[in-house]
Amino acid sequence: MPYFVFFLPLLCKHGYTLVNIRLQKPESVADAGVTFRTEVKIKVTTTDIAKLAGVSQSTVSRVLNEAPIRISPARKRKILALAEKLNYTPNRSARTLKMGKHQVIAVMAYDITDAFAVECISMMESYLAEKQYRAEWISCAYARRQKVEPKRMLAELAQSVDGMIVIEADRALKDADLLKFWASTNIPMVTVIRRIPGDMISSVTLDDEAGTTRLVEHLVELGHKRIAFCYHRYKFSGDGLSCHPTAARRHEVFKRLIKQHGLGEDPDLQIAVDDNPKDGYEAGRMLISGANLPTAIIAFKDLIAMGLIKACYDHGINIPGNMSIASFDNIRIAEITSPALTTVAANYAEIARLSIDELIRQIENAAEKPFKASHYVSEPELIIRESTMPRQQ
Amino acid sequence: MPYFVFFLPLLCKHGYTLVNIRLQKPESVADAGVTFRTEVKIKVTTTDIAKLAGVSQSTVSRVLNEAPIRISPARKRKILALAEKLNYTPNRSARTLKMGKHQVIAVMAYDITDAFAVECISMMESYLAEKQYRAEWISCAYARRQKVEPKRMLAELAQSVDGMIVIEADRALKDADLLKFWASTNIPMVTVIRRIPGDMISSVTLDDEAGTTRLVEHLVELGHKRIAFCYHRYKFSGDGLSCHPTAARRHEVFKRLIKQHGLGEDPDLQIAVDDNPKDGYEAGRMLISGANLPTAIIAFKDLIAMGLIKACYDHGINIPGNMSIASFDNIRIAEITSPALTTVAANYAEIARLSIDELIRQIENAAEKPFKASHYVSEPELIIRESTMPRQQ
DNA sequence: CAGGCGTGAACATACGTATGTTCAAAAGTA
DNA sequence: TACTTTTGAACATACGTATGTTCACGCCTG
Repeated sequence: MPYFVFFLPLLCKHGYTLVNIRLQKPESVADAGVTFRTEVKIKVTTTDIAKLAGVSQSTVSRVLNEAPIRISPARKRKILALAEKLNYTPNRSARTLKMGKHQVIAVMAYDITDAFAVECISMMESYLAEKQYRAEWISCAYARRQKVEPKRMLAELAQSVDGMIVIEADRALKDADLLKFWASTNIPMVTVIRRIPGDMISSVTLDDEAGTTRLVEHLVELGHKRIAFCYHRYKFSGDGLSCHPTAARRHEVFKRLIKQHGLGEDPDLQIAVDDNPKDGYEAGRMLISGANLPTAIIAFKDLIAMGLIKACYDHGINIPGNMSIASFDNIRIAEITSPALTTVAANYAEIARLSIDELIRQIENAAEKPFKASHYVSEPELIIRESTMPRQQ
Repeated sequence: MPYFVFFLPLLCKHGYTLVNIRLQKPESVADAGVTFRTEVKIKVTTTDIAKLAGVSQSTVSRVLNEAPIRISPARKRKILALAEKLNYTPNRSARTLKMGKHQVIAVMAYDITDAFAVECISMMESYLAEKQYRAEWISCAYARRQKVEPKRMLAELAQSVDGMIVIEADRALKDADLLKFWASTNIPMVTVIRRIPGDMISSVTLDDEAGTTRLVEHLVELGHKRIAFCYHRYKFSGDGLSCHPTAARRHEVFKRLIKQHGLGEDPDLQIAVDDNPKDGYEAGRMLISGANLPTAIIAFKDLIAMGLIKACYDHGINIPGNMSIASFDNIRIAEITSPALTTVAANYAEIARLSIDELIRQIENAAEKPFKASHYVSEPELIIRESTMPRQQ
């Protein structure tokens, strides 16, 4: 049970002294109040192992890395047993310094606690572990709030990761030119959701055209004629309003389809909202109190749809009876809202797989020239749940 | 605009050659298809700066670290200007290796994409940035799935972070003894939500006694007599079922209070559920279809409450008219469910502040002996929204 | 038995940084 | 002028790892 006894010979040999250690007799072990924090340091190095095994540090390193050099089996066994017993783990900094490779990637998002980002992160995390990489999750919003210059932030990142995945790139950094600059320094990079103009940066995007089309056609097939659209805007302090590019794209497709289907385009049914939980609710209230009540609403994201549902609920409008609501994303709670959301599901697993595979390809073929960006498009899937139904007469 | 020209003199001097660079005349810059990824490496070192400035590396290092050694103002200016121009950033690995300090902490949770963990992370992220630390967010669930031994995982962590915060510690690692062992190696550590028996590890916990009491008393004051309780269980493969300790604690308090208030304890109204979105829904269906319909339900966490709401919604039970529902956590969507949730809010900002302050204290007073664990308790706040109301006759 | 060869392991070095030590030149003092 | 003190900066080293180079030893072969 007290594993640390394994370390004692080594540590004493290195001049450590033990202070403040109390042991108890077996019968009183159950006493929960016992304190036995020691002053032991447990960072075992290859040099430690070498000394204990009576060999040189390089031999230990070669054994542990299975270098293609013959080592006598006896020593090999001895060294491996020692490493196992001492619970040796290589010092990451030293290895990184020597190898010039971190085995870490940065995943940058505007806010890593945003529901969409969380779904991406959830999938990326497990896939990265499979690929023997670790991740550093970074919110740009906080960096900005801390007054860290994006350029400086990227420079620091370049020193501590092998590459980066940028979710909602432009929103994250505001300045696409900055990303281009960094791409030109050959730091492996993949943008997710957004594709930077030009062909310098690989991307994984959603097929917004297809997703929006499926959603609109679903509602049209259900007989809806007055369909509202809640999209997303965001602003940077002092920079005025900018439209969220993904929202803008979906909005464009929406307007085109509405026209194609011969449904009159009504500007009152198209509302831009900010990005906090309450905003969908406000938008819902505006739509409900308007002169021209829609029979269906498409929200740019599930969280906004939740706000819309709440607004309808509060005003006694039954969903889906009197109002159909649908949205994009399929975050994990979309199936337990009341009613469950009809939504265009992003394929998070695919997004994670594509972006990480592409990034690792760039990292491992760093010598490849000229660089060739790859662009992947993930097909969304319309998941019909309970929040949409045929228009009631 | 092409910032990288700044690097050219340095890089050429170091033997880099430029390949594959195309420049265009100003009038055609708008052409989006231009590729100009270069083969330039931008990792500027103190040695690079030293060579350019014609001084030694140590001088550069001293200037940049404002070492208490006099350097002639002219050189100082020159070096600082150069560092600024080349966008110098220290190599983290080298610095870490030399200093033995990472300026990074690990935040470990069972699943970092769980809503509760996300709220903690959200607050911790900004607070850590303020304190000049970076974070490594780690899900144990994935590590376990990857068949990484917890002991090994902790050993690796010890090599790459200065300390760790463990959210829902026991669930995260299954083995509290392991945490004790690591504490005995003097790796700074703070557990959040759960306190490990004994006095070896500092903790930040919620006052479950107070939170549960406020919730039950709120419902009792509203006239409810049949109050159900949905708590949480979890299992590890092969290890059988273990009750979630926080859930167990709240459950105990609940049972005691029910008795104190003279309400008969009905085992049918106490249901253990698993931890996925659908489980609250199933629990709700069971309660509704039972012989003894409750008039109020307390859920162990908001996500389960959402499932309960959905079950009621599907069965035509009006909330809060015919059924009051309340829970714990106050995750960010609790205010936009329909109806908005009455919930015992954890003070995430306080949890983040307390745990990080304590951890940094440990890190920076590493020499302090004997070690003294500190325990903080954060007071939850009952937030009354729309999901609870007086019992209807 | 001498020379060559294969084997196993030590020795040496580099990565980029921070910092203790040394040292030369300038400035001050007797 | 000869000595000491101050100043400014170079020199040297260490952190832990990975890996190229050297080297000693034992074995085989002619």
